[in-house]
Amino acid sequence: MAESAAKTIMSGEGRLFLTDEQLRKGIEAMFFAYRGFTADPDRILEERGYGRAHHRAIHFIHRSPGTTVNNLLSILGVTKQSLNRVLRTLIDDGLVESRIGTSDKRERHLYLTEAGEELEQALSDAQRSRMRAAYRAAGPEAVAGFRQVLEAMMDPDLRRHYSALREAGQ
Amino acid sequence: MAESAAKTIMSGEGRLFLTDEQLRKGIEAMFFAYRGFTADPDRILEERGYGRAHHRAIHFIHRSPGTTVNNLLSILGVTKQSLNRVLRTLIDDGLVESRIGTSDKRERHLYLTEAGEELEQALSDAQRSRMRAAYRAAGPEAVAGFRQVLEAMMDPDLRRHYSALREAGQ
DNA sequence: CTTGGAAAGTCAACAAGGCTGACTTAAAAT
DNA sequence: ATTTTAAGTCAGCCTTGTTGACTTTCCAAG
Repeated sequence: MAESAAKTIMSGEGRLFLTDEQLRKGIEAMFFAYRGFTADPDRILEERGYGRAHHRAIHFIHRSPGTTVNNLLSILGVTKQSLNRVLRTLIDDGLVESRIGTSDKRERHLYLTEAGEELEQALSDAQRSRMRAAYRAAGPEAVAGFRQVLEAMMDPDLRRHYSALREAGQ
Repeated sequence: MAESAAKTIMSGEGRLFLTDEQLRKGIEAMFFAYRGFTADPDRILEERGYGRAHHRAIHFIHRSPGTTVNNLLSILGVTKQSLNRVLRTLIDDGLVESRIGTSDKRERHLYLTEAGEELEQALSDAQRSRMRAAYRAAGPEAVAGFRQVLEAMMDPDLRRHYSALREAGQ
C-alpha cells in the first residue's frame, strides 16, 4: 500500500502517471472492500428475512425522514415497481410509515417507526463499527483521501445526491 | 470533503474520534461510488448480454491465467453452481478455455481466449479510465489513503486473496 | 489395490431483486 | 375541463444467488 503510493509518479507539470497495474489494484480493492462493507449488515438482515434492498430503503428514510417516494427512487436508482415491493413489506411489517402529504396530497412521506429505527440502529451500528475500525487503522489523512477518491468516482447525478445529504447532515 | 477530514479529531494519545455523522458519510460515499465504479462496464456487458458475474469471472481469469475453478470460487465467494452457470456461457461463447490439469487431472485450468481478452480489455479500459480520472482528481496522497482504508475494510480472508494478488501482480 | 475424499460438473427448484409494460387512482396544474 | 404528476399495482421476465442430490474422474492413503 505504502509502496504502491510511492509508485504514483508526479511528472514535472504535476500530472499523475498511473500504471494499469496500480489502477487494477484499486479496482480489486473496491471489489473486496465492498464485500466487507456489506457483510455485517447482511448477516443481520438475513436473520429477519430482509435483503440489501431493504437496508438501502431504511438507511435513506432514516437519513431523510419524510422523504417522498419519488425522491427515494432517484437516490436509489431503481424502478418504482422494484422499490414498491421492498417498501410494501417494510410498511406491512410496521417498520416504515407512509403519510399522505399535507401540501400535496399525491405525495407519500416516509418515516421509520420505532421498530424501524431499532433495525436501522442495529444495521448502522454494525456497518459503522467496521468503518470506524478501518478509519482508525488507516489514520485521518487516509480517511480524507478515501473520501476524496470515492467522491471523484461518483457519477455527477449521484454526487449531487451525496452532496445534498452533506449539507443536510453535517 | 476537506472540511470533513478536518473534523477527524486526534486526541492527545493519538486516538481517533469519529462522529457517527462522519462514519455515515463514509458509508454513503461507498454506496454512491460503487455505483459509479460499476456503471461503465455494466453498459458494455449489457450490449453483449452479460452481467456483472461474467465480468468478475473474466477479470480474475485474466489476472490469474490458469487458475482453477476451486480457486476462483474462493475468490468470488459464490457457489459452484452459480459460478458454473456463468462459466458455462463464457466457454460456450468462446471467451474462456478450460484445460484439464496436467499434474492433477481433476482440476480445470481457466484461460481467456483471444475473444475473451478482447472483452476484458474493453471492460477494464472503461473501469480504469474512471479510476484514473478519480485518482488524478484526488491526487497521490488521497490515492494512498483510499487504498489503506479499503484494505482495512476487507474481511481477513478476502484480504488474503487481495494481498496474494499484489505479490503476483506488482 | 481398494477405498475415501477432493475437484468438477450437472439437474432441479427456489428466492431476491432488478427490469418492462400496462393500467388505475387521486390530486395538482394548466 | 384537460393534462400531467405521484403513487400504487398486476403480470411476466431475467440475472444471479441459494440448497440439495448425484455423477464422474482421479489422487492419495491405508
